[in-house]
Amino acid sequence: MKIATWNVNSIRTRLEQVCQWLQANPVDVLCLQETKVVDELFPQAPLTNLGYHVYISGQKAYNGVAILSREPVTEISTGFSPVLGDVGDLETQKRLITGIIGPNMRVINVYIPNGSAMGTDKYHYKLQWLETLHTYLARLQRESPTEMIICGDFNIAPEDIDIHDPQGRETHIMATDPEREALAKIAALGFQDGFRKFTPETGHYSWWDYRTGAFRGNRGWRIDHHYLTAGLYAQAQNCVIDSAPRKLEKPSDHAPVILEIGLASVSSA
Amino acid sequence: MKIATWNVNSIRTRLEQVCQWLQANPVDVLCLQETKVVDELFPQAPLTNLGYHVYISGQKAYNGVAILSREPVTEISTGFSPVLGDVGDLETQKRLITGIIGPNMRVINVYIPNGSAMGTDKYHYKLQWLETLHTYLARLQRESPTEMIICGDFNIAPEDIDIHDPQGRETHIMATDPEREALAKIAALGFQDGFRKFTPETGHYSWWDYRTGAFRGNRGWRIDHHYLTAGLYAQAQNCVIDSAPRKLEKPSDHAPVILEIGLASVSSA
DNA sequence: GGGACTTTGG
DNA sequence: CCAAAGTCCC
Repeated sequence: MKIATWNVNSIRTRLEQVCQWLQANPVDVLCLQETKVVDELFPQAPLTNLGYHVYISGQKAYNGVAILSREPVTEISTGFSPVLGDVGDLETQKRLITGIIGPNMRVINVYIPNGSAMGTDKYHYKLQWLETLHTYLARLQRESPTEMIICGDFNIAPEDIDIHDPQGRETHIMATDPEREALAKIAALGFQDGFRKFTPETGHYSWWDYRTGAFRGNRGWRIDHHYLTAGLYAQAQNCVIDSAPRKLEKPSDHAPVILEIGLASVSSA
Repeated sequence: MKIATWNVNSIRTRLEQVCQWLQANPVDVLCLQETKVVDELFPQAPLTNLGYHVYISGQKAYNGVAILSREPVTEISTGFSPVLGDVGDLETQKRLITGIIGPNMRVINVYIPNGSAMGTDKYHYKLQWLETLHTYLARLQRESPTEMIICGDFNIAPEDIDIHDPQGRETHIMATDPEREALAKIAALGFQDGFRKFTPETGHYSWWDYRTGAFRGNRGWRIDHHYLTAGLYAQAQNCVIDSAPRKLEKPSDHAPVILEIGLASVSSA
């Protein structure tokens, strides 16, 4: 089965591109980030017409995540609070949606905060959010052990090879040591980067700044990931970034990333 | 020769539609209103590439007029002041551009103020602008008698048959008696409505509100006109409103209006 | 309803 | 460079 992740930078603006991409790439699951729309205004019909169940957690103007799935998703929940209880202002931004696909696979779709710049309030919010995600995942693993896949826009380049130019990365958002350490701590719970199972070299990116022709020059960052528990990682068949949508008129600044797992279908898992 | 007028509601947003329209309708002259852009940012090249000389008078965000002409236009001037001297704040809004085409035809392209609503400051500004236009035209006629064509967005429906529903027109902007009287006073200088030479009946409009499906129901207003001096009026061959562009995606709220004069070409006039 | 503007966020 | 919000104008 194929599970994709794509930060679409507004589902309403990108709806046609998403529909056309799904017709050309009929993945089993597509996790969306930055839908930027309240649930009442999310354009569900065009996606259900393509054969997808639609699960959403959105807000006005910012953030917002969604899971599209050919098979129904069970035990859908949003945010940290269903597992952790009150998490204060971490719950006002819609950045996490999760559910169970098939008998034994939890998909967790995240839009990790950007963080703006080192030392800012947003930076500390990002680190706090990552620490809370760690606690959330540890609790989930303890309470209901299943295979898990965390996918989405992490806003973190895990290694220097994930950046076109790692010069000055120590102070650059998405590549500072505290961010990488927070991600490594999450991975230490038992998650591995699906893309790096197949592709060791640099030059593969999932996000290119809109400015200064970054895409044209392939000056990008690999910040959209699939992190897999051991059982799923072992079954992963391949993982590719599809940069074709980034070449269209009015593209998202992110490209979709598709992971294939060696399961004939969800129900046969 | 064909002379068209079109309020494009932003030339930058409508550039592709204007270019495609000109390729399908290679008029000799196209007068544009509501270009909404300062002269430095006006997209001239695509229009010169189509064979037009481009003459512009624009400002940021609001108003702005332009003349496109296959033949060079001479004696280009903008605003009232070249004829009337200081007119105070009537000159800050870019609403008039004029020039001579061929040996003896002055084209005056106007974007008459909308006026907002009766009794407002904008309403009085509109009436003052119309009175000034009257003075301007009278002076022009006295100083250099040529045939003239005034075309553009007048923001006035001259008669009840120019409104889909004239109920309550006495208090509705674009149809109040003071506006019509100001226009009639201008016409009394010796101008006639080109469209009405050929089409006496109601149901023909050049503007439809974006809201409430006005175009779908043909609930429109005829407010874009060609006013011609007697010699040109006598030679007018036909005058039509092309509602096709109003049906496109992201249209202007106005349709172009094309007047044909029985001159083989400008230079043979 | 649509466009341009400014601010906020990326 | 883009997207959305809020404001003005038509």
